[in-house]
Amino acid sequence: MGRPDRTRRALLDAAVTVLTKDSSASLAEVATVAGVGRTTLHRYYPTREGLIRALVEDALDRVAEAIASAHPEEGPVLEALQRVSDTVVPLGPSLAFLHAEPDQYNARDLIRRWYEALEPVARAVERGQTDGSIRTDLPAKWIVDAYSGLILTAWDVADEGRIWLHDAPRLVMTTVLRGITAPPTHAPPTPTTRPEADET
Amino acid sequence: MGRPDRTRRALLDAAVTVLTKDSSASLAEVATVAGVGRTTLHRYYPTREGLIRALVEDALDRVAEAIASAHPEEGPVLEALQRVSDTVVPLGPSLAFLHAEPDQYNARDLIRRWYEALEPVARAVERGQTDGSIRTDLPAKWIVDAYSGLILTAWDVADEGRIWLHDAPRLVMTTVLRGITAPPTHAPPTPTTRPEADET
DNA sequence: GTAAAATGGAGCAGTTACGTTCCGTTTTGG
DNA sequence: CCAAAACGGAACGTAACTGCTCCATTTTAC
Repeated sequence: MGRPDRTRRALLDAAVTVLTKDSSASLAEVATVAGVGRTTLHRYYPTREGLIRALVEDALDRVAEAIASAHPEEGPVLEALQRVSDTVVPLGPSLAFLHAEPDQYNARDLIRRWYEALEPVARAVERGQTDGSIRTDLPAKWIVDAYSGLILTAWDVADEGRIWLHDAPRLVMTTVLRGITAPPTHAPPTPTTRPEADET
Repeated sequence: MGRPDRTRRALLDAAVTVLTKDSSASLAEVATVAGVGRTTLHRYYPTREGLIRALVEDALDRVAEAIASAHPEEGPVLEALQRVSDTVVPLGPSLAFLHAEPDQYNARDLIRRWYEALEPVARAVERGQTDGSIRTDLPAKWIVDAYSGLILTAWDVADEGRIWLHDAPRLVMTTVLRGITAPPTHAPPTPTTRPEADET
């Protein structure tokens, strides 16, 4: 990797950081954060729109690659989803950028490609609904949306310092797998809502 | 209410619509969408920052009012949370705006007030953890974040047309209450063979 | 109906960022 | 070590937006 590659990498990293915080930040600020002259930035990405597009490409690549590396098509579905959480949560900034930017440029196309990247997760969920490990009274699409949304929320909350990033994947998985309802104490196999102790 | 009130209302509504879609949209566009001259906009909100502040106030008021009207402090906690979903989901645009804007102006203060508005929900969750209806191995704060995040996600997904807004509260509640794991032993909702759902 | 209030259009100065060019300096690669 | 590549600073024109003023017109309230 020559210098050009490192410069390009620095620019993309700085851009995702800066533009996620303030999507209307100036390119001068991006260049400064990247430790690079504004001239150089323009040499790599002549227009602002070009930079944004490159950023979207890069973020989508990262997400797709992280998901692939978790091999969501292998093993028990619930464990597969756990692996996906572990690898995707750290991508927080790129995720946040993808989520925040949709309406700036060619929204439709971006949304489509986002769901393409999530396609392996969707297949895992459908597999889970087929083999009985995932409930079937929720649409698979919704499950994927809720799951990916929760991952983003978790990173966001960690970024605000309300939880530790280290705990995020576990919290996500507990929440998404079992929900927030307290488990039944023991024997009774009734999965319905348990009777509440009346108050006041 | 006289004309000024309706003009102010139209401006706030247009602003939340336009600025949620593109947070760097021009004030001219906001005025146009509001069906109002740019001069009038400036008469009501002399500076862009003033408009944003008013928008934040308005959105926070709406959220707080919606939560209050659901009376989260009354009755069984899980039902209370259901009521909150029902009233808060339709606030989508205001929610999205609050969620997207945090880093533009006085972020700290905005985040603080956001959680103030959610305080009644936090108390309901804590009440649920006390009376045994909500699991205690998840921090109450995280539950509130996950719950509110899921509401926002649901509105977002509905806005993209992937689910019906009408279904959103139910999907949110099923997901957040019970998670996506299939219930252990019960009447099969689908005629497929179902192996034992492994626990933990 | 009339006076006050509200509105909207036109125009203008100030600011900011973008995109570009030119050129001297630093770094890389052979 | 030297040529080529990469970089950074300065400067400039352009475009867009903001905030503001003036003034004619419409709407409201009494």
